[in-house]
Amino acid sequence: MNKSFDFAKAPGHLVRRAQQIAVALFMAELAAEDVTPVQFAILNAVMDTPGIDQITLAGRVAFDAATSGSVIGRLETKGWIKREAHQIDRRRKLLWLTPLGHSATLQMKTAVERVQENLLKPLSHEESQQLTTLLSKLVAGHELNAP
Amino acid sequence: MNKSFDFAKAPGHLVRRAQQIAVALFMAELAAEDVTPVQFAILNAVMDTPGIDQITLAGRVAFDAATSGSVIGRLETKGWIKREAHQIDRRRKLLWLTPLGHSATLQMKTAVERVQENLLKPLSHEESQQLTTLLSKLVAGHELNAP
DNA sequence: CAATTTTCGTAAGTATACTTATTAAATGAC
DNA sequence: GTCATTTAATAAGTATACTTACGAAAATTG
Repeated sequence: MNKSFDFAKAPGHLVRRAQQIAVALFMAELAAEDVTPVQFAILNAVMDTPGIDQITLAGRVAFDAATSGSVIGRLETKGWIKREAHQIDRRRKLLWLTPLGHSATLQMKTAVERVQENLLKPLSHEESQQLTTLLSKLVAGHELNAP
Repeated sequence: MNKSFDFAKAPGHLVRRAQQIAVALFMAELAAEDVTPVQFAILNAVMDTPGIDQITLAGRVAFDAATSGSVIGRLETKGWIKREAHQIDRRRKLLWLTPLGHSATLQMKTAVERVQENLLKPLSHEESQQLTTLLSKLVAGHELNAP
């Protein structure tokens, strides 16, 4: 036997499944808000750093400029985010939450924390901390090699 | 402080980053083969179970029928997979590797194993096993609730 | 066995996520 | 100070990944 690669036990597959589950939990918990995990990540980052530019933000939430640009476009359409050109460097677009976006993001926060808890529900408290530590170490290790 | 949700430490974010890294490593390692992680998962499953139908396969690699259908379509275009209607149940399409697909998949296997090793490289052997165990438990725990 | 329901696959639409190319604007070299 | 390079953002193209809707075929039920 063992003719084929045992995908079910491969870390790559497990990570994909875990991500899939995390997104599903998120969408279920925040169905009322009509927001995606990535959109929330951006809203959260802009709330944390008002006036952040798109490139810095893309690095913060870890995806490429093209993707973040289109996501931000959708958030702008929803009226949650405002884009303004930087006064001096006119290439840059700076981002702010609108009042609507601000209150919407605040509402989401509690639900997102609930999602994180639900995701880890199959694990004990100790196991949850272990997993978080191991994932952090894994991600950090790769970020050094390819920043 | 703590005005915004600490996304960097949230398991949901870590899982997304880990998946992102896994895909990037895969694409780099298998650039020559022109194949994606999901495409390999399907090729692997079909090699494991020749004549599998699309729905069963979708469950095996864990994504919905619509996605698997389009991925299989691309694999068919590449000449790696053959689709044939089931003799009795004509709704079903059964899948086989072509000779070309078979040899291509065999070639990929070694590279994919290398990807799994690279992904875990920031962790010790013991930590790697811990992570795999924890992810398996997490995924299995959620699969029970939503099969 | 006819009518309803279920199941398999596809199609259409939205949202990531990446690559490469392009435009516009700033920076550096000289 | 002009030219080349770099950088910010967008555009275009490919590939997941999901939802809902639909057609065709099977299974169930009365």
